[in-house]
Amino acid sequence: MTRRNIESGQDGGNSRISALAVSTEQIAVERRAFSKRKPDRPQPPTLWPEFNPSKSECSCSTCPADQLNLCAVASKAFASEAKRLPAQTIPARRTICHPKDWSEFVLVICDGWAASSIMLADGRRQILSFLLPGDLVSTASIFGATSGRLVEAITKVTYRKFNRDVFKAALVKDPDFLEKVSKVWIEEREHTDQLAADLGRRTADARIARQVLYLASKLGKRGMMRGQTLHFPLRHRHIADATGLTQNHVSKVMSCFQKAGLIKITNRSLTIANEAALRHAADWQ
Amino acid sequence: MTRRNIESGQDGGNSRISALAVSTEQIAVERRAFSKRKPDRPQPPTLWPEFNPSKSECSCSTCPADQLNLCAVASKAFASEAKRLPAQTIPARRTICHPKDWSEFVLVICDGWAASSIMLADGRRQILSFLLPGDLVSTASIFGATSGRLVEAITKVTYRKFNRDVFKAALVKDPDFLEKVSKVWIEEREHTDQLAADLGRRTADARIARQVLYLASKLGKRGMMRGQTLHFPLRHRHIADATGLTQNHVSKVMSCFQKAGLIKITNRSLTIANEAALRHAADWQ
DNA sequence: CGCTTCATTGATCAATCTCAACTCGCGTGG
DNA sequence: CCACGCGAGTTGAGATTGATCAATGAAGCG
Repeated sequence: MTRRNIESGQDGGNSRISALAVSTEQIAVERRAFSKRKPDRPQPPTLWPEFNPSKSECSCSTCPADQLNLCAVASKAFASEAKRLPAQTIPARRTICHPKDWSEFVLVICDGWAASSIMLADGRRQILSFLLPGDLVSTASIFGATSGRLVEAITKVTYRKFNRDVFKAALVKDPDFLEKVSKVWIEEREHTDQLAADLGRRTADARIARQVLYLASKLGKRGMMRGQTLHFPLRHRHIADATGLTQNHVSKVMSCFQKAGLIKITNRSLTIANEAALRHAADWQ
Repeated sequence: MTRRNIESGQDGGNSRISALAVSTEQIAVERRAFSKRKPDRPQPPTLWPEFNPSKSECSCSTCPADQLNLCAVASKAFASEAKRLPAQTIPARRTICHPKDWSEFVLVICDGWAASSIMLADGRRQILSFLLPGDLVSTASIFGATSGRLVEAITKVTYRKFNRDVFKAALVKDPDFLEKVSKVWIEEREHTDQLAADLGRRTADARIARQVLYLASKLGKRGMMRGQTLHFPLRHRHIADATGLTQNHVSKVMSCFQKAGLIKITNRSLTIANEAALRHAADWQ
């Protein structure tokens, strides 16, 4: 099949591609529609009121990512310059940053979930990471490069802006700050490496199980776990795009995981019910 | 099938895993065997004598990666310190750097091809990038972190060592150097991002075609292309590990590409015969 | 309240893997 | 000099994972 396509010079997988192109167009339409909406429309109540910013201006002292010290170190470095800008909030599903965006700001997530992804020309996409409070939206933006990634809010997202030039100057002036940023950078790279290994060499089940465990671990570091339970705003579509699978298959595997008692999902909340079995399915070292 | 495995708590794909475990063991055995051989056993003659170092100490002035300026900038930064260490050469198939290695050196490839990969516990592996002259062996090593990657020589490899602390100090002292290194870092990250998109969202044919185009482009920047022809020391195994496929499937796709006239492979040398068609197969933007 | 998106499920299909057998070239050791 | 073993590449048959397609109901959102 694919062989024939090459010889004939026609592209393969047309049905798949055109189907996905349609869905992209739908997304674009939807995004346009969104821009006409009231931007600060209230979110429905969730089980996790303490993680919803009570005000658009969130305070770093209550930031669950404070322990990561990025904001803290940045704030220290920025204190004398008074260049830290007020936090901003955007509703779910909005684009935070376009692949070709060049910005003079460095963005840090204060609250909410976002997805950082690569879009293919035909509308398929690969989510490279889910951004949580304390995460840099684009590490490349520190050096003024475009990230090449599309960053979209999954929930309502609050983020803080830092002036890029000041950020960069602080990097040169303050070795501690350089150290901290490089550590963030290395962690990000290690995650992308693991992702590549997952996508290239692991089964659908393992990829999904690992994604759940990645998230639990990341949330745990931010004190955003309640025992084995976490707020889980992801749609199957997000998991599919993060694991290189289809929505359908994600649904099948997830419901299988639930039936097998590995996880429990109710009302946007996920509980790891049998961690050992989940780690086993995840092929976790 | 996979469903059943989860419920029973047994791991799936046993046959695959054990098969690969065996092959890993063979590799290990082979490596041990290698360590008993004369380390500088002469390589068979190739079509590309100018890329074989005539001496173990290669000169940066003839380095095909000189244009990348990393070595040049590094050498400038290091000149006064006299901390640049002599180049070293190791034979093909040797390990250059272990995943957990912590080294006080930063390594730069001067000559030859290497593969930077992640090993899974069961022996499967994912190659994240092929390292060519001018490439840093591990960008993480600049900050003293372990890379988590296994780097192996594909051909005979010559590399240069820089003292890590001096390298790092130069980074803080010299903004140009920081700029250059950050650019390398961003390029590496962009490549890994693309790789993830390839592995997650593209067909086998596109992945292989893209790998060929990546390599051609990378070699082109180093002046290592002869028109549309490049020295191609990769085994099918390497391509399989880089594209998340099996050797068998790589063989099928590659011979199909050759029959379709997209590429020509003879005697460790690859020619892009129909670039337009190859780009098309690669789903290249 | 109506529309859209999301989730579920089953049937079928196809890309890719697995397994196996065979060839070829090379290096090694007898 | 030759036999042998090994790694690499090729090829085909069959198995399997995960995609595709389709239909339905539930939930989210305006």
